[in-house]
Amino acid sequence: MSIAKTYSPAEAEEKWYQYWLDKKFFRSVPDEREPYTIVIPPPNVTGVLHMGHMLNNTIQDVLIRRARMKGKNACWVPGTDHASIATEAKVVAMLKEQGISKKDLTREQFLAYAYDWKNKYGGIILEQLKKLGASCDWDRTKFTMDEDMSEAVIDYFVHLHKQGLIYRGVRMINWDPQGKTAVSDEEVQRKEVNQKLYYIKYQVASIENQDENQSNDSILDTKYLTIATTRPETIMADAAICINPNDERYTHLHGKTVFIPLINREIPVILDEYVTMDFGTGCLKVTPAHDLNDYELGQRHNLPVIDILNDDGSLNEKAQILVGEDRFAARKKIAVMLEEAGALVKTEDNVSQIGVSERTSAVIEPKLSMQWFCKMKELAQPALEYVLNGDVKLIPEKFINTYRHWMENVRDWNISRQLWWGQQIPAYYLPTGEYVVAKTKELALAEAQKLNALYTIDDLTQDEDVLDTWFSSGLWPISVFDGVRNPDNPEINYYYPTNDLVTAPEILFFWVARMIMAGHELRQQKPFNNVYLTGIVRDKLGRKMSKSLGNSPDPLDLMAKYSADGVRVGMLLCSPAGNDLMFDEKYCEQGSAFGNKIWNAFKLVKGWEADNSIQADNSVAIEWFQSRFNQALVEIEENFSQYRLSEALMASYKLVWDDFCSSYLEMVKPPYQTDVERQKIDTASYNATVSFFENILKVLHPYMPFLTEELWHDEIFGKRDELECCIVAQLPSIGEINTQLVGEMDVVQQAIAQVRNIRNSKGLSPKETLPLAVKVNSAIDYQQYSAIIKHIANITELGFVNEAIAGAANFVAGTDEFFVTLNIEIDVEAEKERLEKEREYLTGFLRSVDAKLANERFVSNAKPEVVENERKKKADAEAKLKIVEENLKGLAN
RNA sequence: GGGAGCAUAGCUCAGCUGGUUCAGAGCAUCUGCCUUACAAGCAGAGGGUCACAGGUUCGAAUCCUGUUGCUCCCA
Repeated sequence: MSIAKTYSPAEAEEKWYQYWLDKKFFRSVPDEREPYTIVIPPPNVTGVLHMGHMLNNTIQDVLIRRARMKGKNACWVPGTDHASIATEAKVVAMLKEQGISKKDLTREQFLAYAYDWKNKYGGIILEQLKKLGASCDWDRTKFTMDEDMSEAVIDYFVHLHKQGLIYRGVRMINWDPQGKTAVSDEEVQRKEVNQKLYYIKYQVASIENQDENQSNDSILDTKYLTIATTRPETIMADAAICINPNDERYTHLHGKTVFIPLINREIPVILDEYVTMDFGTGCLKVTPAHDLNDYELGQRHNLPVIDILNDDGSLNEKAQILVGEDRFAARKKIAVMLEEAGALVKTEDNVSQIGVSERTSAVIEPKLSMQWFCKMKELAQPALEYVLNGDVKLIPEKFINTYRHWMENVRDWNISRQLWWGQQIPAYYLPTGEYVVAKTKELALAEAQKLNALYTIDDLTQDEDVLDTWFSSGLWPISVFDGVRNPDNPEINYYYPTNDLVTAPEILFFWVARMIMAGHELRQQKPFNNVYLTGIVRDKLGRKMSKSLGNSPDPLDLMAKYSADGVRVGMLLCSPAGNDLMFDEKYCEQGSAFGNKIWNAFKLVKGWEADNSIQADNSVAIEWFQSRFNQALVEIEENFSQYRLSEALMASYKLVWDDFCSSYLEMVKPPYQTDVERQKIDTASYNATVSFFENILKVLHPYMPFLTEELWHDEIFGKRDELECCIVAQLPSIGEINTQLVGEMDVVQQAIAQVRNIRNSKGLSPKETLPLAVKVNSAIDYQQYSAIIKHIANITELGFVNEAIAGAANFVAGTDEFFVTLNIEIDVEAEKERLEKEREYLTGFLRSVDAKLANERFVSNAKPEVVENERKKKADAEAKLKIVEENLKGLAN
């Protein structure tokens, strides 16, 4: 079997993914092995793969593949969430296109359309993940609205309600007029916007006969008071004007009433220290229905709540004017009307913060509404403990503070959504207005009959609302193993708590915190040991990748261009743990170049044929690489234990490219032989090389699963059983490291580089052989390395001398002196200059070391090994200096 | 306004409890090479006052204080 000149990733990816699926390598069932579990952060069922997913899932796949190769029972559970607001909006839009209005449908009809939609378009993202190579156990794929998953959600609701942790009440909530639903505090994003501040004057009712000449726009006009507001369209909902009792400008207003312009409704002037005297005019319009602070103010002063807005954000008849107009259109129109009425004093530019719905981007409307809430204090307390005491580790640790702050200041969670797509709240209302909470209508009836035995099922009306999607995803690590409905089943007992969760920091509160709460509440157990928080994928200008900016490459295009392996490597190369990553396609290019390098290295080895008759001793090279390999394994292991995936990858990259390809293969590579189909090499070298290659494939597999699997099955590794795949191979264990050899080889490689450098600077071809002599000052036995040096540096002979060779080009490696006799004249002046520079550096270096050693406080305070090190540095520098000076002397003659 | 974090080579980042190899890696750049695995490559080289200013220390990229600039979270 020969190997193609270039690798065809698309073909291999298709082939091996299917093979892994067919052989059930991703499948996990509980057994006697130690489990290693990851639950996927379920992407939105309507979603398509973006760069954030690529990063996130590459990391998960690397972790899960590594665990599999370490003999763990690796289980990665995939799935999607139902994203109630986003999905419902999509379905509503689709229906609209078909001329169907949601309000003409029953709940059941709507859900039928929604499920059709989901079955047709939902879960595309999971198919896309397969292209990336994600080794999820697809048999376990879950959707948060699956029947069993929904049942778990209802169970959890009933449980929390029973515990008194869920209650119903009227609160000021965040209303999304576009999604026509409430959203939680966490789903409101603050944004700074430039708005106008409108100064509007209200006529004071009981002060009359003012001097007409008095300036109209003075805020101290006693006939009027002037308020400043960014929301003039809400004046019709005003319940009072509030001033600070200490504000001396307005003492004349105490106890007065004023008229709202345009509608002339009379409202009182109230006093409260809440009002900031130096913002605006110091007069605050109080609109309890449309502002949280105003609502609280209104509560203190027993003000009426006048809600002038419809659910879609348009004005209702209570507004009296502009009825039916959208709030923003109304704002523009009312400004004109106020102006015409002479009530608009002025407008000013003003930067203020507004809340925007994370789901629909609509400006959030504070709205007073009856909703279901989850008490957070009780749930947050233990959930905070898990993180503070290190039971659940956040990586990087800096997020602990953020987490703590949120958990300590959390407010009750509004869990009702005025939607149909989701789990309907299991609360049933009775004709009396009372309600019962139960898992099913039948159970609810039983509850109801405890209140009044005469109730029938027709007396029960279920709450219309559904639960927040996060309420169901909070159960994810438990419910995917059916641990809510069956808390003692073998699966949950085996897989839970899961090991690692990989997710974005922005989701820390929405999701991570709620999973910890649910885990504690239902199982008194954490849901996972470690939470690895990835950064945000940004473009190279540092902008967050987003659809609207159009700065995000399509992941599928990237994979088509650079191969899935290339993109995986590219993602990891630029992803420092926990920091944002500045993505650049260049990294994927580097990833695919790496794949190419491996392919070509393989081609080289593939072209060899073991031959017993060949005499070659590569034992030094072999032992050296074995040691380097083990060193790299140690490094990789350390990096992984700290979730430094990027560095673990780089260590592997350098091991393969620099140590294996550039050094080892060049050392053992047989000289080119003509007239043979395959290059003959001694059996020992061949076997060692093949075995190294196999180990390298294992090490690389988690990052580059496809390429490694493809090569793994080549015949040079012998016949493979059909289940003997790289994906389930066991990672090599760390063996012995000959540090002396590695250290010496380092000096040898320096010497080789110097010889090449001499060739380069003298314009000599690498093909031209050169003689090299060494004056050994160290303990290195160069005889041992002479074959390697000769081979790689293209040296005719390695000689040993006791004296410097006059007129030869020279250099120092370690503390040993090397001489290359050239047939060309060397530039004495340039050489002198180089040596002078070297001498200068060494003298300076020596001076600083001497100064240190001469300092008594250093010698007495520093650790002995540090002092010893300084002495060694001194000795080394002195030795080098001596060589340089001798060379200089030689040149002078 | 409150809190957190960051600032090291042109770019992206390492640099752990101060002390060898403390100023590093990858990419990019420059020079020379189509050298029988690889030009998606090979061989070499250059490049940084570790944001700024103080302090602690025998010794600071590393610890402390302040300044500046950026990012994120919360209100």
